[in-house]
Amino acid sequence: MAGESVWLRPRRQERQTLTLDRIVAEAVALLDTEGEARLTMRRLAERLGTGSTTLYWHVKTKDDVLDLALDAVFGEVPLPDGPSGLSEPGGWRARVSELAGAWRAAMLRHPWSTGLLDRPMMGPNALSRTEFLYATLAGAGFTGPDLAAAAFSLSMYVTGSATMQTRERDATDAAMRDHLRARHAAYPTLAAHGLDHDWDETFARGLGYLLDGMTTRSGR
Amino acid sequence: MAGESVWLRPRRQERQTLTLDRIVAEAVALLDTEGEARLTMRRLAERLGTGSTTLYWHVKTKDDVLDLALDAVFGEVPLPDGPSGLSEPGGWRARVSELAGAWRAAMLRHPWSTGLLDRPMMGPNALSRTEFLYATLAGAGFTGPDLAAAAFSLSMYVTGSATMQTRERDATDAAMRDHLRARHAAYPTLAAHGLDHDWDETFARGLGYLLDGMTTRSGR
DNA sequence: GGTGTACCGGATCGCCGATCCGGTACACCG
DNA sequence: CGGTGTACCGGATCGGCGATCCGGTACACC
Repeated sequence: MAGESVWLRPRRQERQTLTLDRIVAEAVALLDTEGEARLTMRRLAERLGTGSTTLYWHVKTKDDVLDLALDAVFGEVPLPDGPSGLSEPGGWRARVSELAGAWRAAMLRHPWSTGLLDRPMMGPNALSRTEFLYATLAGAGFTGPDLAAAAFSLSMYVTGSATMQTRERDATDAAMRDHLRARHAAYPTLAAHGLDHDWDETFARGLGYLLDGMTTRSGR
Repeated sequence: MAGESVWLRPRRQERQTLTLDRIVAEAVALLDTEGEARLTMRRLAERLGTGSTTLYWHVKTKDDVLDLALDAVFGEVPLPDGPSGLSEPGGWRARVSELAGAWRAAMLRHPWSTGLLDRPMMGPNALSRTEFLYATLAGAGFTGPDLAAAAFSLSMYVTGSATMQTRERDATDAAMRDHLRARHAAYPTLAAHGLDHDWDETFARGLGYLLDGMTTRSGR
């Protein structure tokens, strides 16, 4: 675009230093619009108006960028009020459900996040959500092995659910349905019942199973 | 580029020494010993005593290799006996537990598999295990939304659990524990209770929660 | 005016996935 | 037995990648 005049162009931000936060934010935006495969250090640098090598001043490897981007997603998950209060009995269930729902929603907003789940979730945002979960469940009466099992079950459920839903959306639905229907002899039950269901409802119902089972053991 | 996956394409005739099965088996071995990052078409070809370009006769892209390798892992999961029989009430619970345990074990034997979970699990081995799950749950009395929720909950639980355990093992335990303990002020409950637990027991206990909650709804 | 330090980027290295295109072995037909 | 098609193989190559080397530049502070 040579014809563009200076006056119509936003003035180039002088002295706008490249910060880690800007890099991460742009990485998230790039992942959102183009997906994980298209995230390269060169492309990311280009979007930031800089050279690719410059990024390595702020970051050691590309994996750092991915780790930070993943934790940024977790940062979008609001923490419910009253984390560990013993307010009314059963209040823990509402708070846990709220966290699980918000957590799932954040991951679905950034589908690439499910592909990054194999790697330690040790960022501050991930840890503080996990801490909230532990604290809430501990306040509900879970202790020892029950506490660990309850917390992990919920995490597994949320992340596993987001992964499955994302995956299904990626598979071009039509092709998959045709494929399944064409093999309904080999997979009769699956072909008959596995295709049409509402993800939101399935998630909520399964979460209900899990929480029901946990309630029996919690005592409160 | 996206549309069709390996499963939808007719399998190419193979008669010579290099077969698709050999490629997949070698890919699994390579992934087991060196991890996903080290799986390269060149390296894989070298292990097979051939040139890298030859692989592309049997396979369209590298993703095909990964899809096939993942399905090979699922093929290691034995199907419990009597998939859909209505034998004794509650028998479905034992069969579902058995499948879940074997499924988890297979994924833990091949830790790289958890990193491939974001992609359609449409291979024959994955589908037949899912079919078994659906059939068993349908035989237990689940229908409609309850069937979908029960089946998905269990899948999410198994895959999510394998992912979390694998991830934790990758993170050099010592570093992670130090990191958490150093921040016990920010994450008190997590630092106090989140470190020491037996994965097998945590898995079994959480699965118990889920199955308990499901039992209430199943009627049998 | 000098100097240290925080930041930037052109050039380059080794490796990757993928493709082009010319080969080779062998079944099958005349 | 000789020809021919088809299934299979791989050297050379292309564009792109993550990462590093090392020489620059702007600015705070003395």
